[in-house]
This record gives sequence, C-alpha cells and structure tokens, in this order.
Amino acid sequence: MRGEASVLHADLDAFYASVEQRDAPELRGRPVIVGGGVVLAASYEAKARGVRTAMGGREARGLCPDAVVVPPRMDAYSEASKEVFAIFRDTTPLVEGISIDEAFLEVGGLRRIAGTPEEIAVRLRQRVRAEVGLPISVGIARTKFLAKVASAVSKPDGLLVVEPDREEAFLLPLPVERLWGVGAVTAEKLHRLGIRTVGQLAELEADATERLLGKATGAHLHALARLRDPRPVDTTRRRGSIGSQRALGRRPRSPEELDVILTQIVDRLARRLRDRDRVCRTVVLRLRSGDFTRATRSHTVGPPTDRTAVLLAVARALLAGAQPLISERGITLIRLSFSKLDRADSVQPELPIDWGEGARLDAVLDAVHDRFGAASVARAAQLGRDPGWSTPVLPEHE
DNA sequence: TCTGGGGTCCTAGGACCC
DNA sequence: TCTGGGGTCCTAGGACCC
Repeated sequence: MRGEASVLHADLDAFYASVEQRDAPELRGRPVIVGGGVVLAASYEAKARGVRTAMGGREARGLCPDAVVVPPRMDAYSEASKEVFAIFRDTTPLVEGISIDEAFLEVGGLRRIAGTPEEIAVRLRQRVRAEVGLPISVGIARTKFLAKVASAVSKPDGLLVVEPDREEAFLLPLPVERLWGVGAVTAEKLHRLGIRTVGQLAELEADATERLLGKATGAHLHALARLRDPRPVDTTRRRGSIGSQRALGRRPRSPEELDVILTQIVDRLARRLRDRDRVCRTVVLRLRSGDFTRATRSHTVGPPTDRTAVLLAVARALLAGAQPLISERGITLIRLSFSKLDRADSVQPELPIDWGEGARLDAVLDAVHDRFGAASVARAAQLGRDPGWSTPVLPEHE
C-alpha cells in the first residue's frame, strides 16, 4: 500500500525576474532578463523566446533583442524569500528549505485542521500572490522527488497533484533529464545506451545502472526511476558551507591584485560567519583558468574559528600554493568557501593541562594530544628527550 | 563581454589509528 | 617482526542543482 500524497514542493516562478516585474509595473508582460554577463533569471516572456538561465548575455540578447536587462538586486530577492518562507512556516512546521526560492512542506498531519494537501496548496498559492505579490507553483505527491517533478511540470503558476495510483503514468514517459541528479554528463551516458525516458531507465537492473553511473548516483537514480524515494521532509538541515566568488575576466592579474581580491572575499565571508554565529574548520580555494580547467586547494585547521586574521592567513597560504598553476594557466575566477561549519557556542573551551609537580610524561602527552593533535605530541616527545628542555616531567614508566 | 554566484553530494587515495 | 582489516579524517576533483 502506498501512502498518501502529502508532500508539497513549492517553487517560485522565474523568481528574480518576477520580483523585478512586481516592483516595476512597466516590466510586466515584457521579456525581462536579470543579470548582464550571463542570465541569472529570465521572465516567462523571455523564456518563450528561448532565453535560459546561465546563458551568455550576448546570446540572450540575440534571441530576444527587445528584452529589458536589469542588474540583480540580491537584497530585494532575499527579502521576498524571507516573506515567502514565513508563509511556508505558517502553513506547517515541517518545512525543508532547498534554496532561496523553493522548499518542501509536509502537510500530512494537517487534514483535520487545514484540509487536504490540495486545499492547503491552493491557499498557500493565494497567500503568496496576495501577500508577497509573486507567482508560485506547487507540486503534490507521496515523495519529495515526485513532488518536485510535479511542480516543475505544473509551471508556470501551476498546481499539480500526482495521486499515488497515477505515479507510473506520470513519471515513466518523462525524459531522463527530469530526474533530480541527471545533468548533461549523465544524460549523455544514458542517451548513448538509447535510454531517453524514465521508464527506459527503470527497466535497467540496479547493478547495471551502478556500473554505468557509479555506485551512489546509479543506486539513487535507479530508485527514483522505480518510484522509490524514502527521504522524509527534513526540517533540521543546516548549511554546511558558505562561499563567495569573483569572476576576473581574461586580463592577467598581478599577485598584489589577487591578494586584494582574496582579502575582500575573506573579509565578507568571515563577517557572514560571525553574523550567523558560526565557526568553520576548512578553507577551500577554487580557481578557474582561461581554458575553464579548475583547481581546488583546501586546508583544515585544528580548532574551529571565525577570526578574519586566521582565515585570511590560511587563504593566502592556499593561494600561494596555487601560484605555479596560476602562472601557467592564468586565472579567470576565484572562489573561496568556508566549510565544516559549526555553531559558535558549540566550541569547547580549552581544557587546562595540569603542569603540576607530579605530572607524568604520558599524562602530559595525552593532554597535549587532546588539545593540539598528534604532530604536537611528537614534537613534545622530542623536546622531552632534549636535555635543554626543562619541565616538571617525570619521564620514566614504572 | 564566452561563462555568475551560491550551494550539495560523491569518489578516490593517502595518512593515521586501533 | 611482519601482516592485516576496519574506520576516520583530509585533500583534490567532478557532477549537479537553483
């Protein structure tokens, strides 16, 4: 027996472009492109002309010469997102945010007080339209994956329920690209085998799929194609990393210029870290070259930190380490991420080490190990053997 | 004006520990 | 002394998502 369709996937339509049309009435009904160099978002009028997200600005203007191109206003989008998420959380406590403009909502337990999932979704769409002024599409299904596909199929400004007994009829004829996790590379691998629809993928055995696509991806996609998606709506998910990047263009950059840019990025990110009361342990530097090859350098520090000076020192060391690569290939994009985030108040204060008269070497080394790690123990042990090192250490075992 | 800015997850090898 | 299985962490690269 399948469960009921009680997962909502709510997804704002052409989010950035819709905010622009909301705030500037003269843009309504016209093709709108947000972003200059590349398309960050396109209104449905622009999409109808073939403009797509991430398309180069020149190509987009070629397809749609009468489009209005506006620069992004991230603060406005962030504000609108907060208002929409407030409506989500007013609808049900079980909200899992996926990005700035979409979320899953579990409404299965609300039938007695709020009605069927479809009734809840109708009211949700009305509220977002009335209170925030934006169109939002909602898909409803038994699983998160099916709900997400349903909202995508319903767009724009749509509502689509996939009843449990209609799942195969709905999903199997769709192209494999609709599967969450199938991008250009995976789609091409499948196409080479003549697999174009979800139904064709579902006919493949699990081990064949895993050999073709890798263990995790293969198992995941095989399960999705066979309508299996056990993931519940997860309200506890927290961001695992924060990052910031800067495109540099093709002009060569001096080390001094790069250092200025790196410093600005670190400063901004460290501020964001502290604003959210988070600390991080790993700094990741990603670089892109003129030929679009990419390189990653990362370093993990011992105790988590939110100190700009510490993070900048690590970032500079990573950049210095990548200098040979930069000299050879040039650099067109620099991105920095802070990951292994934790709450700032979860950091343990350092334990005091007892250096008292009776301290034994192994006890001291254990304490050093706990605080500073294995390398420090080796160093301490070496110092302990050094006659010039005077401590209250009693070196002999019993 | 060839290619923005923000993320997640997986794989694989090596170090290190028990 | 040599061998080894299992687990975790770190680093680098890659696919994918909005």
